[in-house]
Amino acid sequence: MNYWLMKSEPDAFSIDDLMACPEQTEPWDGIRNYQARNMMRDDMRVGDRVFFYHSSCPQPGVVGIMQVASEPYPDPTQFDPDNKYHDPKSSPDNPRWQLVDVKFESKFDELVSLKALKANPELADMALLKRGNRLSIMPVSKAHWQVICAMAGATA
DNA sequence: GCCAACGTTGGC
DNA sequence: GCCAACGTTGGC
Repeated sequence: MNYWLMKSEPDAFSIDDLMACPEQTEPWDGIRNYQARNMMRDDMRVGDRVFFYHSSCPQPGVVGIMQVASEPYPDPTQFDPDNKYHDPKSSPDNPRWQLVDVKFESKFDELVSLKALKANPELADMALLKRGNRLSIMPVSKAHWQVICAMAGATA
């Protein structure tokens, strides 16, 4: 089992939106970065656990936990000309972008803020905190996973 | 709104 | 294959 972190701007899609979804499951669409795609396509397994991270907002940080809920499959938004994630260079015969579904697991009582993450020496080498990191999906080590769960007062 | 960092594009 | 220009991300 692997651990991950996935970012979303809460204005677009927040953990509360995920909780409100039917079955609390949602396709994680709109990823248009090859590294992030490759991780969803090649490395994620159903049941993997994922930190939900709110980015580009007043309080960036980890807000809860979800799980990978499907095998990878083509992101349908890439084929829809009216969708903001439409990719004219992709086609159903040769899809460029893949996604997985995610499923809500838990929401932290209080978010673990980016500031708190940066202040914890045990997380110093975490990819999320590396200078200039812009990846929206990244792996999390088991050790870091447990540290962050402890910071949230949640069971790892 | 600013700016640093970084990915992508496209001409050559 | 190089590299300048451009667009996007994301914290502040």
